[in-house]
Amino acid sequence: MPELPEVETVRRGLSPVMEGEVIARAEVNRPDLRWPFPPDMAARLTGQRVTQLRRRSKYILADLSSGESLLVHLGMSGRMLISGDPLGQFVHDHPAPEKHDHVVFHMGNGARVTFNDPRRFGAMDLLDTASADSHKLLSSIGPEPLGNDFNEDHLIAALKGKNTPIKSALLDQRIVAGLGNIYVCETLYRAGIHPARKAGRIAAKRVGGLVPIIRDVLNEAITAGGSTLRDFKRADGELGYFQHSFDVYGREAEPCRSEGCTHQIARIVQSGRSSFYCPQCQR
DNA sequence: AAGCGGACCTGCGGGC
DNA sequence: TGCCCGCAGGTCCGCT
Repeated sequence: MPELPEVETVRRGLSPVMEGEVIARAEVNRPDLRWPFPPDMAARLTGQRVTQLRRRSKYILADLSSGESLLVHLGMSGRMLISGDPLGQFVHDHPAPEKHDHVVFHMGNGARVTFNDPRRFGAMDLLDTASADSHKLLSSIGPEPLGNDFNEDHLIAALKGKNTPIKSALLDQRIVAGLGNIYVCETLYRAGIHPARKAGRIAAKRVGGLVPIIRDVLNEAITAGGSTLRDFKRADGELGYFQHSFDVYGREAEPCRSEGCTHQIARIVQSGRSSFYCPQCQR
């Protein structure tokens, strides 16, 4: 589920439950996710106030009053589920413990935030807030696609001379942060670029044209997730994700939606991952 | 040195 | 019903 729009949706969903609130107790039910948890994680979380919830790429950062920040990645299957809301503001959609509830944050306001991740590709770590950017997992990540540092000049320079398919290049988090398989497919469809095209051999003007398309695709997806959040039903972005209709992702053999196009969406595998595209509209 | 495949995990749906 | 296969929203690591 979690590419940038879903992670942003999660962040926004958690914000009213966690920001400004104290973590009264951190329930850590196993020693690791993708990697071992940092030493004494539960103790270092206990009693800390969450001063701010931020997002960098697909990571959520919870700044704590101790001067540390909790870094969270949802991997492929991670969710953040809210329950136990004392104000009746949120729907109790996760009332009982379930399989793969690896970490539960018991907040001072009575709410519980449960990190559930069947595949355990997710991650958590603690780092000094002041030097968060130099953390190993964050230090080589490229510009935020919705920020000013991501622009035509940057993308043209980053793709120049690249011998890799444009699909792989846009998935490369060092070039631009936050894109994943779904939104790269959707971006290339809108841009009319075949996913197998070598990144360095696409005209600069077309590369530049990817910038506003990427922004649009991500902003639309965030908006779709946001409509879910207004109901405060859940904080995993899932409803927003499934409500969102994709033009190509997951639509193999279905008709292309471009005006006048009679072709079907095709699927190829690139570096082990599915790429969906229209063979007529994307060259 | 860039670029590729493998590895890490569990769950689900389809075919036999 | 059960088993086996392929597939899944990520990304680090180690090998050419």
